[in-house]
Amino acid sequence: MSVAAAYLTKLNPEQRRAVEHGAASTEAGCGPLLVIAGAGSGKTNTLAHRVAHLIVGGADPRRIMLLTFSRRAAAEMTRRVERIAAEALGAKAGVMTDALTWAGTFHGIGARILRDHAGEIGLDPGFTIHDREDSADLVNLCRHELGFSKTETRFPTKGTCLAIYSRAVNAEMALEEVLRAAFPWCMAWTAELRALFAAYVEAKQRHNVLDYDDLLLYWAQMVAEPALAAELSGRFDHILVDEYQDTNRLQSSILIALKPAGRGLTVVGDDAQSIYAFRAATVRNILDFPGQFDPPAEIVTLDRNYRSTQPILAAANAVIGEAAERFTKNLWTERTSGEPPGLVTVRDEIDQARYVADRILENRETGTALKAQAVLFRTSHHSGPLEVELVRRNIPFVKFGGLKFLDAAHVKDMLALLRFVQNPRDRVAGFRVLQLIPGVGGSSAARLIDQMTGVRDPFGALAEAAAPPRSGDDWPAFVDLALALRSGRAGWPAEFGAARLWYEPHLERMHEDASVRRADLLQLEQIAGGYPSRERFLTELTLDPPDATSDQAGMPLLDEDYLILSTIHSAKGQEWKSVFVLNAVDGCIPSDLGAGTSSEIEEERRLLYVAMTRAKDDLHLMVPQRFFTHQQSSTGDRHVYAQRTRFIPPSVLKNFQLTTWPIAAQQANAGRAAAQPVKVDIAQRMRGMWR
DNA sequence: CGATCGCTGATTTTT
DNA sequence: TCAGCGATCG
Repeated sequence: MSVAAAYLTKLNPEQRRAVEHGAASTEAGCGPLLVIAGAGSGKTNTLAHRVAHLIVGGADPRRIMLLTFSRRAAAEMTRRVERIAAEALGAKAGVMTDALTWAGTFHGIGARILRDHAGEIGLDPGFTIHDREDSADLVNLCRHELGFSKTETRFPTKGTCLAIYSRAVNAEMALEEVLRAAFPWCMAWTAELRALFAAYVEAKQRHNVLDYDDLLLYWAQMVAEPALAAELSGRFDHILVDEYQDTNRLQSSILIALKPAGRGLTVVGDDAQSIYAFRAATVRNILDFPGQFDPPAEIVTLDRNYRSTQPILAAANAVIGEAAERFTKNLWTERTSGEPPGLVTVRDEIDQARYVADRILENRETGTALKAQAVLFRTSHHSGPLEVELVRRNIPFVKFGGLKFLDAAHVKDMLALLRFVQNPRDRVAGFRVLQLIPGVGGSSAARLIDQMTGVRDPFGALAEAAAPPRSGDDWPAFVDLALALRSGRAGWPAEFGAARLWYEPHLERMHEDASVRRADLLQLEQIAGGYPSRERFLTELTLDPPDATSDQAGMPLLDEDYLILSTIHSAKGQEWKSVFVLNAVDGCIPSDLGAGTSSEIEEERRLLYVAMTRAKDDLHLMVPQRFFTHQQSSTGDRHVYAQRTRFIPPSVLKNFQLTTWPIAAQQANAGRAAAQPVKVDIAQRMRGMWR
């Protein structure tokens, strides 16, 4: 193994232990492994080295399953594996790592496996996948049919119903238990909810659709069958899971069913960075992992941080040190120089935006590219005033998280059309598409879909169906389009163009801002060109929607320099030289919505920890003192005062450099505010006139 | 069928 | 406060 020594010597002893654990080439020689990897400890690098090491040692890359949190993470991992393997294998490496085809998210891999094995589990392989909103629509339909929408006391909304259902599935908990633990105000509706969920499941099956949860649930049910589990398990020698702290019970059940003895199983994670409990992720997965096997899994802990300076790390450690319970040790580093992170008090969100923009430009002057800087925030709309300021100053940026491209009505229309053609039983899609035709409303759409249901040739039935009255020429045009797309004759992605040409007149008719929306559709067409087929396009777009939006239509700036704006959730696993965290105040972090139970508070604390540990050299937490409020205008107050986040109590404060900005204005204002709360800030209004 | 009016209720993070 | 839903009317 002398040829491998080169890449192994770059690792520290713990990393190397994780990489070399078990006999490389065979599953049999390789017991379960848990890697506890703190923030910035080289986790991704270590996992990539382990995969590369397995391949160099003779493991078949087609028999390695690599489960990551996002497809972006999967792509990054594959890239790194390739680079490392190239050192050891030379030209052969590209061929080897191209074969690393089973890298993706749990949901993405699940979709592939279910389609491959559809026949064996009684599933129509033409199934389409509902996103969150489609699922909620279907729940709503069932809720309506059961008469729950017109109850005396208020029945939970579609979103709440779906959240309850989803949690029961993902946490593998009984309905009563879920309601008691997380939705106590819905307990009176237990029986009705059970009936609703039964109807929802039946509807999904009739429509040949799966929701996100089904991708895991069907997979789990499939491997609960010993014969199928053995078959599937036999296809993989190694299964490696990243970000294991953010997996749920259902996901761990799948893993255990695939590898009951833990042979060939590696999981990596950090309980201090668990931030997806709202999605039923549980830190118990990582804590209970070793003891599930006999002999127990080997544990390797990576606590040396290579990312941040010591002062930044000290502050982050102090913040997480206040946690009610935690399991991993403090991080340490040899990067001992550097300034303490700044805790910057500003007057309001406007000043916050100006301060951040100033610093970012300053950093760029001194050689830090915009791309090496990021602004992080708890919820998507927190960046609103900053976005205005960035546009004003011509600072390009790309925003991750929050608003989804897919949520736009016109994008959903196009996808619904393609989904309807792919799967005529998809009633939610069909209903939406048919109503795009002028003269077709809910009742005509329902009648047409009924006529397509339960027949051998649904699109034949559509062609035969009587044209809806008042639909005119639009009806035959639609039928022609549907039949043409269904035939697949034009091929992919040409048929996307045909669909778009059909849709454009309707777009013009329905929307004032048709030209902006048309640009979106052209962008979508570009994206469509990147997939080999309609089915793959629909599946992958639903499971991993493009999550970035920028100040300009599309993302034309890939070669240029741009600033990163991101929710903290979307920033997971990333790092920047300079990081700004907006709104480090109570009500934002922790969010006042999520501030109910103590476990929710603890998750918000970890969220701040995750945000802080993204920074390499430079970290600023922003504390705006006032927030303008749109509410209660009748009472006369135009703003509310905010307090520094409770996660930085006085004892933690010494780890920060405290400043106020701008200095003079701040002092003047502080005196005034103390004397008498400001009712209307005239100066603010004056400035506002010029913005 | 489709537009309009009025009410209600929710409001974050994401695969 | 505001958006989305449902009911009603033309």
